[in-house]
Amino acid sequence: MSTMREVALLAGVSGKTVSRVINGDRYVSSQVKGRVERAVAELGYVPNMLSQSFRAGRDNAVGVAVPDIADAFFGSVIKAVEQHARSRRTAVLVTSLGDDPAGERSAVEALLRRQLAGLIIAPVSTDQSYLAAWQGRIPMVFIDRPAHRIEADSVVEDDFGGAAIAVRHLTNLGHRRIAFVGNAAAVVTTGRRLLGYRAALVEAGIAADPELEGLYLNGAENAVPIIRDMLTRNNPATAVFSSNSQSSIALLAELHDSGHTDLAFISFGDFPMAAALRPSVTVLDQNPARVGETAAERLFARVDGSRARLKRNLVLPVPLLVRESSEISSNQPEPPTKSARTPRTRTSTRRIP
Amino acid sequence: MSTMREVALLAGVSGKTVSRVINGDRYVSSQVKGRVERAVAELGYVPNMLSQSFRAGRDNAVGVAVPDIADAFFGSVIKAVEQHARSRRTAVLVTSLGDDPAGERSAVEALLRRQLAGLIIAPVSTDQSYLAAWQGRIPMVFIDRPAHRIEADSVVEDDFGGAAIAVRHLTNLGHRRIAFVGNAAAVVTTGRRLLGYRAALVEAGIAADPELEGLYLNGAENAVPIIRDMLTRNNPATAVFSSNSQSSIALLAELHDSGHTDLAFISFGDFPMAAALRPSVTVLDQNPARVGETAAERLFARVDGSRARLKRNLVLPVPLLVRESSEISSNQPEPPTKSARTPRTRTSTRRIP
DNA sequence: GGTCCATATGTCACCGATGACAGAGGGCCG
DNA sequence: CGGCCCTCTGTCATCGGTGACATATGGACC
Repeated sequence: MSTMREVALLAGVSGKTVSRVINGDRYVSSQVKGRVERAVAELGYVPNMLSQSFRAGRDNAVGVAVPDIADAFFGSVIKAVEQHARSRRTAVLVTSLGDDPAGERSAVEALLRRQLAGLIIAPVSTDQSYLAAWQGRIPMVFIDRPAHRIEADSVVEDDFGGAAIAVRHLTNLGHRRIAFVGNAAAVVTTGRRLLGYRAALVEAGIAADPELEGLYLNGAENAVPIIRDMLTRNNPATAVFSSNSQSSIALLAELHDSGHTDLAFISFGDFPMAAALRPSVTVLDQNPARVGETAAERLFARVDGSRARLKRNLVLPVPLLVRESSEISSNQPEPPTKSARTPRTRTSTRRIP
Repeated sequence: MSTMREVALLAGVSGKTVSRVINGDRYVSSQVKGRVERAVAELGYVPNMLSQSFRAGRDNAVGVAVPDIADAFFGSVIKAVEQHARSRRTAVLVTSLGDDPAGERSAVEALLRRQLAGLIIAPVSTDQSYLAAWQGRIPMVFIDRPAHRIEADSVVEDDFGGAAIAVRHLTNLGHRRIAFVGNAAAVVTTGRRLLGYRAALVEAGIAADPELEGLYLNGAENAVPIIRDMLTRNNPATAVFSSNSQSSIALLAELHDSGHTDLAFISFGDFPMAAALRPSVTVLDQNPARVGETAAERLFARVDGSRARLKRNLVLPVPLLVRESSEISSNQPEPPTKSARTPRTRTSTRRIP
């Protein structure tokens, strides 16, 4: 591939002049400009971004590190970040952290070595102190989960508040046996949601029952035995609060399979078929695109050296989309056939708040 | 952040020697090695990958360009590629192409300028001739859709064969009014699936009916009016073949909402709730992770300069996962209540082939 | 006519790591 | 003992583009 100097040679000018033409410098005669442009076209010259970045000392790219790229939530986050980045001619590097806290550091440092302009990270470990050394040099924004053991910008959803709204909604309908199912690995978010769940129970004067708090490890398929167990006990749950959409999908498959559509159900996080299931599923509407946009905005503000005093930690509200699955009261469980047989009016959704 | 020369100064050696230590060169006395390592630790020195890449003339990174990062299919592809790449200490740059063919070129060229080691692309336009100039310099693998107007490696699913299997399955059950619904924008894949659909009809001695071929534009939500229209006509469809999972999700939401669960249904592409719906949804099991792995393997083989004569175009089979939704025969439509009321045995799935 | 400034182009060094090559010291072998 | 190879370290140039600075030309203005 051709270099700037080759173009210069062909156009009979210096390399610097070619550089000027490429970068639209004012002080180039139209004659020379024409010659250079012809040479560029003839050689199919394309500037080498690597050398530009090298000279500049920084790569015009941002890193995005998330637990799982294929997860719908993070996929949407990445998409939003990428769109914002593109408008700034900034590239996006992605990396999966997996669920192993031990792998986080090396994966993230592999990104940082590249002299990125910024980093967006949804951490999986509970210690990001290793990032302290990089903080002065490259802006970072934490998403979904805040930073641990360092101070950093973050954009998270209102896990506690959202969970509380959902559970409150259930207690208002008379439910007193409400199960919590969540992933023990995603400690931070699950933990905060669990606290919100408990708080709403306390509010309603209900004693928390450890037997109703189901935490599973690894894949969401492991939520299934938990719910089976909970339903075969005496004094079973009448409502389920699922802490993430992965587990919701697994749980609902099981519940539908076993004919347990009489259970009230709320999912933290929307998912594709939520509105199409019978009964349609009430969800807390996490808005991953909003998370991504917000994080990108904040990140680029920092990249641009905005000295504005920015609020460090943004908490996005998580509205409850009330569909059918939560409207099942505890007293008179709707017979499963009813909702399925009646071709109801189109699914209606109430939004709270 | 410190440079190699600073480390060298502190350790009292030349920069080159530091380089040797960093890269594990054999010919360094253990004494010097110790001094350098101490200096590295003291300064927290981290090699500047930008200058390494610049010097090497190539960035140890691959680009992945897909229509939509947030799409579950491409999300899984990216994840698979990223995992493969990570084992080679290679970074992954992602970019969304959207559905606008006009934007493809600039988005892809923005990646290529970065002296990537390789490119994986699911194109949205029907002319990739602009890539010809890059082909000699950087290996490329096309996924999901083959390259147009240039010769390049590709990894695609068996669109034609898969569609034919699905439709054959329906005709075997007696269906003669089978609708096709697909996205007109994803011309290539949809087109091949449409051909497979037609071929299977011909095979069964059924004349293709243009009124049953529903192509929508843009978002999958636009598939909904099409199906509504098809079902309100006289001589309506008794079965639906949905050409992608996005449209399947939209269509099933509509069908369930309007009580049309008596329609036979097959989706090209699995999706999270497919097995949980009643009736559970028969799908053609595209395997995005496999696509990603295969593409990554091929790409890195090329990156490593493998001169092995590799088959240019890989076609991955797409098995049919027969669940319930396709088993509805055309003659005696199962009453919608039955499947919903009976708490059946756990969902069984047959796999073809 | 001299000063000043805008225009237009070139020269050179530099970003940080590393390949090519040089050279010093020491051991081994014929 | 001379030649040779192995070990160890250093010097220098280089990758490609660009910032700092120099230079040259031609009005405009006093």
